[in-house]
Amino acid sequence: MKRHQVTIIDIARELNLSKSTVSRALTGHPSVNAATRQAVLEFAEKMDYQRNMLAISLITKKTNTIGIIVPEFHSSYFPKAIIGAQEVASKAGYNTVICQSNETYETEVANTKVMLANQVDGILVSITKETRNFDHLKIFQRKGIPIVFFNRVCDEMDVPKVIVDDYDGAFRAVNHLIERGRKRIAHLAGPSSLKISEKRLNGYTAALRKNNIEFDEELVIPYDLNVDKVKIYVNHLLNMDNPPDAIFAVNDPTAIEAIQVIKKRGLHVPEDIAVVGFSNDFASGLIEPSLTTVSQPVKEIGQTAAQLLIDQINRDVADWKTIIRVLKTELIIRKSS
Amino acid sequence: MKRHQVTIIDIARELNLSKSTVSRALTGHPSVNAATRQAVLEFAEKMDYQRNMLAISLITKKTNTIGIIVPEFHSSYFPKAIIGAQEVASKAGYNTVICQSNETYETEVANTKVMLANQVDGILVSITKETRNFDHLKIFQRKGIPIVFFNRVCDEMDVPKVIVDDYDGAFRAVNHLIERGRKRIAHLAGPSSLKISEKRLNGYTAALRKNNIEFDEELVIPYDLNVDKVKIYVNHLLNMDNPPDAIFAVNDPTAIEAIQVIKKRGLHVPEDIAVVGFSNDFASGLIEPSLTTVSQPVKEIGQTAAQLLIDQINRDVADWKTIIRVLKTELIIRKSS
DNA sequence: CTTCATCTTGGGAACATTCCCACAAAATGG
DNA sequence: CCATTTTGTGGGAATGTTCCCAAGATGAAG
Repeated sequence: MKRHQVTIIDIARELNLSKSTVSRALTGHPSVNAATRQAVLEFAEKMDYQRNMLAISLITKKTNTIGIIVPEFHSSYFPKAIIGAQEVASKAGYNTVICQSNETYETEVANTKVMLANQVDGILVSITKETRNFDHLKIFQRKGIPIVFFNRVCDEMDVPKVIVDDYDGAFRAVNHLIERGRKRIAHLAGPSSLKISEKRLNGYTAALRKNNIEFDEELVIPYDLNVDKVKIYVNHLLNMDNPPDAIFAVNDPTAIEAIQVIKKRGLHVPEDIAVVGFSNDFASGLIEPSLTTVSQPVKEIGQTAAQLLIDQINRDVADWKTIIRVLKTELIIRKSS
Repeated sequence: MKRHQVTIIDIARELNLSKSTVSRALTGHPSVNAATRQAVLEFAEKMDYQRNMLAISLITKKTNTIGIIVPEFHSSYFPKAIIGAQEVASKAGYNTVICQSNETYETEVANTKVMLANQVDGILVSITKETRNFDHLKIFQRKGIPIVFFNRVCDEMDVPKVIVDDYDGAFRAVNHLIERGRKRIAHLAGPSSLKISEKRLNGYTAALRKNNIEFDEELVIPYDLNVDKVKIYVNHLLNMDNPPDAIFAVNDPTAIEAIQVIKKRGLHVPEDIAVVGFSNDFASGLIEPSLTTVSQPVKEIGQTAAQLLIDQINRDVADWKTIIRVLKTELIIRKSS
């Protein structure tokens, strides 16, 4: 186990060249003799030479690395988005460093410090449900490091954002329930700190209004997205004097958990109570009854965000401050409604 | 948007100190005056100073980064394992760089080059189903960079490995089917290149042997884990003159797909044909009928692997060459059998 | 034969930091 | 009050690479 790593200086010494020439040969600079280049490349290959990106990045002030900060890894949403982002990034020659904030503000702040210390060229962020102060992200702006938000965005910062039309998706989902004859539709909503919760809630109320159904505050339960609590809320709804005949859940894990609870109580979905989710997670097609949900182009969201970030890094976009990409959702009607 | 990043030299100039002193203050070296340290820390904070890990790593020859190479991100297995690994790594002060090999040998090789160029302190690897040559991984050994394999391991390399007892898990799964009265048990197996496929197959045959059931080659179908093909295989099995009364699938996605195909043909699980999977993916508890499967402690696998790697980096373990951690599986009996 | 352009190579600064060595001032001890 | 230790600080090499400037060699043009 020898520790010393092969450097261009080793190669230079061995081949009686200067490190400059070796460097040029390795990077494909035109002004180096063909024979010399050949010799260098062969010798480098033979010695398992690997360029030291640390030194290169230190000089060029470019790491060819983008950071991705997401709140969690448990639902299929973020892994899928990351797949899309990585696809675009690696095609453009960028590596990715991924951090989970575990839905806590403090970890998110720590994550940003890591990104800064590692000199990433840009970051993709989806904030936690706790994040209300954005100073840790504004540092990037001040330092001129591009940011792109996706999914969970920050309105007070002028940077590109990639989202789906949550309002429209929710509206169509609730409208669909009403068309199916439902009159008392409950909404298991997300935390009010998140823009997406707010927009889905707005879509919900708008659909009610359009159909002249009175809004009942009691039927809306915002919660912190910790699925363990869904059981309590669903039971609470079912125990009401005038229980709902449908539930619109803020996301699929919530909807799936709700169905489980309803089934456990011996009630039937959708006969007794219909359920609609949001996101079209993998499991929603498998559960019995299969879940009606609003699908979003998750991978495409990741791809779009990464592309926007890379364009910004390469200064290929002019008015990036105002860019907001809103992708379309699609209502997928299955058996739960 | 100012480009110049704040360095210790800037701080030194401003405070009339040398960069050495500033460096010491920032790193918490004891031999620096309390007042001086205070001044430096305050000024650094005020200026959004962030230490440049590139420069530090270049000098210390330590990046505090570990690389993780996994074949895919689609099943819940690898994301879960990564969660475990990241948990341990970040607790030990390590960052993680994650690469997907997309199940192709070439991408895997490219991934290792990235890891080398970025000077990771160690790597966690689960190989692709294509990988038969291991030269790209042996480079790490030669350079003295620790490796730990998990899940999909390479037998010809003397490095720590973390696996589950696939043989035993498969044995118990098949034994369970036999106890339930099944006599013709098919096996949708994984590619023979993977050790885990082989071991699960061995467990399958051993269970048959123990119960004096004759092994029928026709009932074993090894395939490349591309779930789209499951439909063909299951239909093939069901169309046989003497069709099987049970299927043991090499993993859960395969089993779930098999159940869908069987249901689509109007047959019933488990009455007509029982199905057992392997891994206890999230979806296996939701599908109708719920899937009997062999659960593995996935997160723990990631944790164990990361811990082993970090111990190796810190030279805390002596005989690491021979370490093979075999974690236990558990048979989870549900409705599909 | 001189002049100038072209091709190829070498030398050295720069990047941000750590860490060893040196050294001055202050504190301690007899 | 002098010798010795402790405390705090500065200087500079080193890390591996790129990139600019200079310069020698070669060849072509006049």
